[in-house]
Amino acid sequence: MSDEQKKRAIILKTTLRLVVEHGLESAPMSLIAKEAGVGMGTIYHYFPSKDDLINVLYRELKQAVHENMLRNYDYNAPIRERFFTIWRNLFHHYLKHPLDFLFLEQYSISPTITLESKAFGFKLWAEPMQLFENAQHQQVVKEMPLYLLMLIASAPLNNLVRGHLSNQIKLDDGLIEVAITACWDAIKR
Amino acid sequence: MSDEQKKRAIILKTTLRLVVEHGLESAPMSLIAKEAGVGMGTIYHYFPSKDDLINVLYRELKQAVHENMLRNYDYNAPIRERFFTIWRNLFHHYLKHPLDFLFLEQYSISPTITLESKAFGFKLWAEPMQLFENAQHQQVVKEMPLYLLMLIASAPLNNLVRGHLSNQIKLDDGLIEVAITACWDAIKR
Amino acid sequence: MSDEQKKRAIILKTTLRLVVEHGLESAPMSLIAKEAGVGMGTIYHYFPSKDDLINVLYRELKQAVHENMLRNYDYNAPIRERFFTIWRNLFHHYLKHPLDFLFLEQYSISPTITLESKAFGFKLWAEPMQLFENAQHQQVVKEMPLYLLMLIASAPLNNLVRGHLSNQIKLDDGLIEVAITACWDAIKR
Amino acid sequence: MSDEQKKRAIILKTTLRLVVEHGLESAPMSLIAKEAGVGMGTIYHYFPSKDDLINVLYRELKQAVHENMLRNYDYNAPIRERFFTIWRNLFHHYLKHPLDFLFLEQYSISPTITLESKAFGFKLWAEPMQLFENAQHQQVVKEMPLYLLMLIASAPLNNLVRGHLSNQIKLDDGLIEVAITACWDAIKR
DNA sequence: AATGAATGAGTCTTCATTCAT
DNA sequence: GATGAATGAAGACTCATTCAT
Repeated sequence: MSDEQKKRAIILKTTLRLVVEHGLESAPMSLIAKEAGVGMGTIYHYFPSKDDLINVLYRELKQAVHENMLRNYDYNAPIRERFFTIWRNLFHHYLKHPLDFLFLEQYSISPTITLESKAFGFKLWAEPMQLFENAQHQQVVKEMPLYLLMLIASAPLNNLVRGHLSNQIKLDDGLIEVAITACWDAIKR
Repeated sequence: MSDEQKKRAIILKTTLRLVVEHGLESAPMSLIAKEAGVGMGTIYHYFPSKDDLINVLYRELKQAVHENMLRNYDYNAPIRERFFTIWRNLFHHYLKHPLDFLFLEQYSISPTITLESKAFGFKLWAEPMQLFENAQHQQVVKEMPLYLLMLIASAPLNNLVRGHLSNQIKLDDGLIEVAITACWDAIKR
Repeated sequence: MSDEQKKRAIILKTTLRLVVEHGLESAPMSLIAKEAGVGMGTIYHYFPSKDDLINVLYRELKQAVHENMLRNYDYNAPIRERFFTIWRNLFHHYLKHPLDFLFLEQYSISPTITLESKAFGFKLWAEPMQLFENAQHQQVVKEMPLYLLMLIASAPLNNLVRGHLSNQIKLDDGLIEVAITACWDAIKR
Repeated sequence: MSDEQKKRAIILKTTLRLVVEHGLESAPMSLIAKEAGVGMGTIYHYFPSKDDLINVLYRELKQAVHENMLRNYDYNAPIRERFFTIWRNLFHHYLKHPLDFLFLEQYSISPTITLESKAFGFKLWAEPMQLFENAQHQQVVKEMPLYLLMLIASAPLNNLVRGHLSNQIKLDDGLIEVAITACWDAIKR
């Protein structure tokens, strides 16, 4: 990684940490610069504005989720197994990157995130949607609008990770399997 | 309702609308005052600070959810029926009060909402938790930590309402029943 | 004292306390009203404005000093004795009414106190000035402008009372005599 | 002096002038900025808050007094001469820097000035106190608590400078000597 | 390319004063 | 006469962004 890329990366990383720690409005550019060890102008060299910085961060984190969700994904495996693989990957990714999760949780709704970024983030669900479509075609899951299916099946994921990070529950591999089973039971026919 | 209560109410209502429309940081007190048709100082007569205003709003909206979730609730009805009643009430309440839902969605995580307010909001789940405890005792639902159960069963609710309000899906009474059934299937034994 | 006079008096007394405790700008009319046990409008019934209230207070406290400084004053006594009498009275008055002293100390310079009020306060020194004039005429004190004489002789008074109230020194009747002697020695021929 | 130091200095100088002219509460940061020819944010770059700005100013002015009071001070000169030297220096310093004097006069009492700053300002009197201690030891001055001695001897100084600046008297070198003599006579044995 | 001092519009908040009851 | 809710102008302070070095 070149020096420039390193600097860009450390700015994004610092932004992530500070925004999660203090909130978007309490993470001034001056603080980000100081904590990242660069001058304020340097940030503006890589990112035209704070809004842009936040949106780039959002998209990179979404991209990372995207790249991890299909780890060990076998397109020929049975539907139920493919479902479990994706969901397991998501759980693990979020638990491994709590800051990413908290940032995405909190700012997915924010007006700071542009519609374009939101649309980008939505592409995340392309493969699962495909999976659900197959599943419905094969009458493995309930008959209902595809979106409904996806929203129902994915909902517990965020809720549980949040519960884990706020210490309401303690997720381990066993409970994760229990949880995914519940997700599956919610939609399976 | 006295004049004073009316003014307090209109301030809260205006705040709700503006904060949901523009976000917390883009809803200045001056704008709230103008839109509420009062002087800025008047807001400070009823609420010591913006943070307090937001927290009071949060608690009042949570309180309204609380009061509606147990409508037609029969403590002697079968567990599954009681579950459906609460979930149905919640769906209807949120769909009827979209601003309430969006505000609670967005600011439940925010650092502006104090731990005290969050704890207050959490009392919302006392009765469902009781219900789940009974259900588990009677082996009607899966064996897992109570919190996990609750987080799983409640997750789709928020997700679906959000999907509905963002026009990804169109919830009607039929789909609501389908959704609640999915929630139930997720946890039922 | 009539009810109205009592109310007026309690407003002044409360103002004195709060202004000394918190400072002029941190003693809002609303607080004065609350602590005085009256409505805010009531204050405005007795005093047209906050500035006026402060000026009236200033003049009443000055007036009280004036009335006390000549206690036991014998116009026929020797000059030195008359000097001691006045100075002793002043010391005792200020030590007995520390709030009065602190208020006069702090706000004599303030732009809030009008020139008119300051002029009123200055009349306090009419009799001592007369005394000094006599003293000079009889060559009891040094030859210098009258004002200079007065400023020199009166200066230690405020300084010592302030030192006493801030616990730098502990004035008692003995030290007060020592102090007045010093004042006298400063100007005596 | 670097550009940055110059800016800091002009802010302090402008603050001094405006605060003395209008009073602390009538010298808004916006006015200080405008008169200093800088942006408001610039002030906050050098001073974290208005209170801090005022305290720094206080300490710098006190420091300047400190540095001037011992000009031509000969530690081996007779006590009386040393006393005259310090007092003369103080008179001249204050008359030369009337704004400094008025600021210190007015805000030494103010709650805005922190105890720390007041303590700093008090160090000003270390050398005179030493002098008085010697003087007392050599029985040159009256027997009384040291603080009392100092408060008595220093009191006319402020009073006279104030009188001069408000045109009640007109101090010249001759009257200054007369005044210092009076101060000395007040405490000499 | 990198820096960070400088900017000033935009926030929250306070408080003297008014006036309907 | 008494009240205190209502007002809004004014103040301290923040922070995204620019630009001279």
